[in-house]
Amino acid sequence: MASKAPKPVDKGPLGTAERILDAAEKLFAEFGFDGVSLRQITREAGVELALANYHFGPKLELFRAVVRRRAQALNAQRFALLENLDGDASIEEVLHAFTAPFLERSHRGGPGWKNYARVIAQIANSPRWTPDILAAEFDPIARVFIERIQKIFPNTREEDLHWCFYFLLGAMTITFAETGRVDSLSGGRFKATDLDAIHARMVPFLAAGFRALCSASP
Amino acid sequence: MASKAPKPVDKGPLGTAERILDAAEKLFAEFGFDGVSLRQITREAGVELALANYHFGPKLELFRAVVRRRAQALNAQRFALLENLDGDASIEEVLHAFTAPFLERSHRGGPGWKNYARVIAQIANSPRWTPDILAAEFDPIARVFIERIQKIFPNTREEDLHWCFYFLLGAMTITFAETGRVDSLSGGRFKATDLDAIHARMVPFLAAGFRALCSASP
DNA sequence: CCAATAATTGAACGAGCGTTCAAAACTAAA
DNA sequence: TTTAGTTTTGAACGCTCGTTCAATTATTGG
Repeated sequence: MASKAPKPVDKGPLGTAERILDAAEKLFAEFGFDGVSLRQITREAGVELALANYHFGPKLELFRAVVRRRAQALNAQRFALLENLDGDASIEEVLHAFTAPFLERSHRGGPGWKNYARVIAQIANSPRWTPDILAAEFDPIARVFIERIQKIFPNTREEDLHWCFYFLLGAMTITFAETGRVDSLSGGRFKATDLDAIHARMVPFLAAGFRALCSASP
Repeated sequence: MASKAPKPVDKGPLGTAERILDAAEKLFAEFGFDGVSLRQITREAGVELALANYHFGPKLELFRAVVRRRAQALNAQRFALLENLDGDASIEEVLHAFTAPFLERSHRGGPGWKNYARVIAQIANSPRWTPDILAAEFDPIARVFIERIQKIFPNTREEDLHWCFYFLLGAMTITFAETGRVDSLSGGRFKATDLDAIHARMVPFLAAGFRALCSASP
C-alpha cells in the first residue's frame, strides 16, 4: 500500500506513481471514471496492472489522487493572488485571481494540466463526484473568494452572490472541458483551444454579471 | 428491432420502450453512460434484459434515444418563443426564450425532465459526447439564437458573441447538473433545487455579460 | 556484505459486462 | 379460428472488469 512507502524513489525521468497518475489523468479526462479500466491506465503508463493497486489502492482512490495532486498548487496560487490585492480591488481583479491560475495552467502548463482541467469540468457537472471529491478540494478556496466578493458588494444579498458565483463556476468549467462545441457552433472559425481569447472575455463577462445582480440588490 | 415495430401497443400505463427510456434517463443522470449497465436499467424498468437491445439496439443507441426523446419538444418551444418576440426585443427576452423552456421543464416537468437535464449537463461538459450526441440535437437551435442575438448587437465581433454564448451554456448546464455544490458552499442555506430563484437571476446575470462584451466591441 | 524493506511481476479469482438467439407468448387482421 | 407478425422470455456466449496474492527483484540502512 502507499501508506507503507515512506521512501518513493525515482528510477528514471518519472516515478511509477507519477506515470500512473499522468496516464489516469489523461484517460479519465477523455472517457470519465467508468469509461476507463485500470488495464488501460497501466498500459498507457507502461507499468504492470497490479502497480496501480499497490500505489493507490482501489480505483476510486486513484481518481481522488488525480484530483488532489494539482489542487494544492492551484489553490495556493489563487490564494496568493487574492492576498496581494488591494483592499479596494475591483470585482475584475478578484475574479481574475480565481480564474487566471486555472486558465493559465490549462493553457501553458502542459498536457497534464489540460487533462486535469477536463477532469475537473466533468466532475463539477456530475452529482456523483461533486459532493465527495470536488467539494473536498475546492470548497474552502471558493468560500474565501465568496467572502472577498462580499466585501466588494456589501449591500448584496448572500443568495444573489452565491448564484453569481455558481454561474461563474459553470462558465469556467465548460471552458475547461474543451468539448469542441464552440468550434462546431462557429463552423470552426473560433477555437476553444485559444484560451487567451477566452480569458480576455470571461472576466469582463462575469464581472458585468456580478455588478448587475450584486450592486443593486439591497 | 424498433424499426420493425409499426404497431407499438400500450399494455399498461407505460409502454415497454418508455419504461426503459425513463429508467435509462434516471440512471444515466446519476452515474453516466459507463457507470450504468443494461442490467441495472432493465431491472429499474422492470423488464427483461434483452428488451433493451430489442427496442433500441446497442447501449449507445439507447443513450442517443434518451437524449433525442425530449430534445424536439424543448427546441420547438424555444423556437416558438423566439418567433413570438418583437423585432426590437431585448437581450433579456431572447435569453429568456432560450433558457426558460429547459429550466421550466426541469423545475416543473416531473422527475423525467429533471433527470434529462442532468444528462445534458454531463454530456455538455464531456468531450466524449458533445461532438456526436449533443451537437446533433442542439447545435441547430443554438445557431438560430446566436444569429438572433447578433441582430441585437449589430456592431459586435462574432467572436465575442460566440464566447458569450458559450459562457451562457456553461452557466445553464452547471445549474441543470444539480450537483449540490451551491448547497455545500452556502452551508445548506441556498438550495440548487429552487430553480425559480435561479431563473430570476440567470437571465439578468447573462444579459449584463452580453452587453458588456457585445455592445462596445466595434 | 547482509539483512530488511520496498517495489514489481505474472497469474489467477469471481463477478459482471454487452450482446445474441431460439423458443415461447402474445396480438391483431383475415 | 387460423395465421402472420410482434413482443417477451430465459439462457448462454466470449470478454473484460477490479482486486488479490505469493513469488521475485530491487533498493537501502547498518
